Amino acid sequence: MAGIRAKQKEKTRQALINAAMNQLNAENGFSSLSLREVAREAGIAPTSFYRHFRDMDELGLTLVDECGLALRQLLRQARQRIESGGSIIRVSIETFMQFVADNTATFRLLLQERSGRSRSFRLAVVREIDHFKAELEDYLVNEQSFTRELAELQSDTIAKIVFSAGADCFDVDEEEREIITEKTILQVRLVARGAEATRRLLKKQT
Amino acid sequence: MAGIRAKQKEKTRQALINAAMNQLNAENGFSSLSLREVAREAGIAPTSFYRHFRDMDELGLTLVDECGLALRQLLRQARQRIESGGSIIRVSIETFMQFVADNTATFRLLLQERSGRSRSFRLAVVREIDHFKAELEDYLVNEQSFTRELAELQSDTIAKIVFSAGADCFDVDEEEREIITEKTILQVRLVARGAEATRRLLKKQT
DNA sequence: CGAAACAGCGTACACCTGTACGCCGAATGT
DNA sequence: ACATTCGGCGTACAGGTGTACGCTGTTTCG
Repeated sequence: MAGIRAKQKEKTRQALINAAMNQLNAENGFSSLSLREVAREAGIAPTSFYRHFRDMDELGLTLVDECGLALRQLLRQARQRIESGGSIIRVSIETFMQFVADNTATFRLLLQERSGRSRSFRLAVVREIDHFKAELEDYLVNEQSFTRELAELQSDTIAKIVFSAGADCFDVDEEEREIITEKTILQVRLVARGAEATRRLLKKQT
Repeated sequence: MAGIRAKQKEKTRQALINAAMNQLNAENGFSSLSLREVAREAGIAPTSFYRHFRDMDELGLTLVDECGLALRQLLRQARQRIESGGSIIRVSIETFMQFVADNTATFRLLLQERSGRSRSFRLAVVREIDHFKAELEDYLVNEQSFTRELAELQSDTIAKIVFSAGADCFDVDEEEREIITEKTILQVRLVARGAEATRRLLKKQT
C-alpha cells in the first residue's frame, strides 16, 4: 500500500513535464517540440510517453493548468500580504512580474498558445486569464465599491496591460524588468484614475 | 527590357507568400509550417523555394513586414478621415479591428511570434508595434498637447490594449467582434480619461 | 547572333517524426 | 503463493523533413 509503483509513475511524469519546460526555455515554441525529444530528455523510451499522456497536446494543457494554478496561489498570497498594509497595485504587479521571471517557460507557453494551436489549448489559456480577471473584478466591487459593469471593464483592461507587460519581460535582464514593472504600475494607476473619474462622472449625471 | 523574367519571379514569390498565408489560416502556427508544404501549395518544386528565400524564417519576416506596413498605411488613411471630423478613438479602433478581421492570418503570426521563435523575428514584431506607438505618441503630443512623458505612457498602454483586443478577435464572428470593438473603445477612453486626470493633477502641483 | 544568367525541376540522401506491437520484470491484490 | 496489473523497453515501419547537386529551357545582354 506504500504505492511505490504510483510514486515512481508520478516521478517520471514530473520528469516529462520538466523536460518539456526545459526545452521550452530555448527558442523553440511548444508546437515545434517533439514527443521523442521530450522523452529523450526525460530519460525514457519514446513509447513510454503514452503511459502518461495521450499526446503532446495533453502535456501542454497540463503545463498551462499548472502555470495558471501557481499564479493564482501566488496572487492570493500577495493579497493577504496587502491586507496588512501596502499598495494593492504595487504588490500585485511586483508579485506578478516576479512570477513571470521565475516561470518564463510556462508563461511564454501560456501567451504563445493564447492565439494559436488547437481550440482546447486556447480555451484553457482563456480560462486562466479569466480567473485572473474575475478575482480582480470581485476585489474592485467588494473593496472599492465599483459597479459591476465598471469593475468588469477595468479588470479586463488591467489584465490586458499586465499580461502584455509580462510578455515584455521574456528576454530582458533584471534591471530592465524593474523598469517595466514600474512602468506597468504607472499604467495601471492610469486606468484606476480613469475609472475613478468615470465613476464620478456617472454619479453627477444621476 | 520588359523584365518578363523579373515579372515572373515576382509572381511566384507572391505565390509563396500567399501559400504561407493560406496555411496560416488553419490551426497551424507558423513554426509548424514546412517549406515543402508551402512550395507545394505555391505550385513549385521544393528546391525552387531557395530561389526566393534563404529559409522559412526569411519568408516569415517578409510576412511580418508586409503586415506592419499595411496596418500603418491603413491607420494613416484613417487619420486623414478624422481630420474632416470624427472621433479619433472610435475611427482608429474600428479601422484597426477591421484590419485584423481582413488579415487574421498575418496578424496572428505577428502576435504569435512576438514572444517566440528567433530573436530577429521578435525584433521585427517589436519594431512594428513601436511604429504604432510612435505615431500615436506624436499625435498626443502635437494635437492634444500632452507632455512627451505622459504621451509615451499613454500610447504604450493603448497599444497593449488594442493589440490584445486584436488577438481576442481571431476566432469570433462579426457580431462578437463588434462587441469587442465597442468594449475596446470604452477601455481606451478610460485610459484617456485617466491621462487627462493625471495631467490636471500635475498642473495643480506646480 | 552567341554566350551567360537564372528560375525551376527531379533525384537522392540522411535524418527525424509518431506510433503499433509484443515482451519483460517488478509491484500489487487475492 | 500465485495470477494480474502495468510502467518501461526495443524493434519496426511508413511517412515527412531540409537541402545538395546537376540538369533543363528560356530570357537577357553584349
